[in-house]
Amino acid sequence: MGEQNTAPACEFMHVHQEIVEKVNQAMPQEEQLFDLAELFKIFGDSTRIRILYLLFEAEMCVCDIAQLLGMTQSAISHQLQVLKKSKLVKYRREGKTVFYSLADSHVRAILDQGMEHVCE
Amino acid sequence: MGEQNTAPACEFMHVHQEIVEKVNQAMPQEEQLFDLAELFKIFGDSTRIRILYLLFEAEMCVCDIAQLLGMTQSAISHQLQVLKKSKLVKYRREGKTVFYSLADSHVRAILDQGMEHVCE
DNA sequence: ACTATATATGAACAAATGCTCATATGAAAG
DNA sequence: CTTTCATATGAGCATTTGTTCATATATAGT
Repeated sequence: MGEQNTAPACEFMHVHQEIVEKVNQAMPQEEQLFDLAELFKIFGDSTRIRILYLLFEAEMCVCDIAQLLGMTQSAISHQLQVLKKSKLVKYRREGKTVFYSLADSHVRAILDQGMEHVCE
Repeated sequence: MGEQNTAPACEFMHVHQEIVEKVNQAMPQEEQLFDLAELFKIFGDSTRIRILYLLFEAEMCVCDIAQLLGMTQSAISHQLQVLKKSKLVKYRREGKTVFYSLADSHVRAILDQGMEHVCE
């Protein structure tokens, strides 16, 4: 759509028109691509990944997570907000304590897929 | 191990010792967690994701990718180096042209898993 | 009301990131 | 050997990111 395409093309496209059409059909919507990148960005930090691995085992309060990971309460709380915003964790208040737990069944599957690549 | 754990712990751990042991057992090695985060960082950018979706359909040269995505040759080349370093794409030289293609069968599975979450 | 405890949050800052621009490299053709 | 075309790459820059520090909010106990 946009006319700001300033890509300095080579003489001719190497890919055939047929491929171009297949690509245009297979390429997801702009918004989906953006959301997908946002999702993977969340997983692209080892602190957040470690939090998720903790929550695989049990729901936990902010303080326990901080202690188990050897990080400050503030750092963990900030990251939990990030995870909350992206709907990967949910929370439950009990008095002064807030317990966090996994909100999405895909989390495990996504991390496992990534691990398969890392461990090969 | 490290003694720089300055986490201001709450009065007592809420999680039971049993859970702590399960966590210590289930938590992957430090290095694996780092590599996993590095991997997801790669997927955490919509330009790279779009490149990968293109390569699902066919191998392509840098210029074709730039043109199809409406971006500069330089930007695409930089991102291809990133993808190459993390072993997600491979390349094949043919004269002046360099054709890139997917190097890893997990790429599709990882993106599909993410899409499942995004599209729910 | 006052205090203590658990968590949340805003500002600040260093580090990482993605693009642009200019230029270098590599290969084919003249 | 010089030119041309496709690609690679380094420097620079604006933006984003993850943490720290200080402080605010929320809840329970006295």
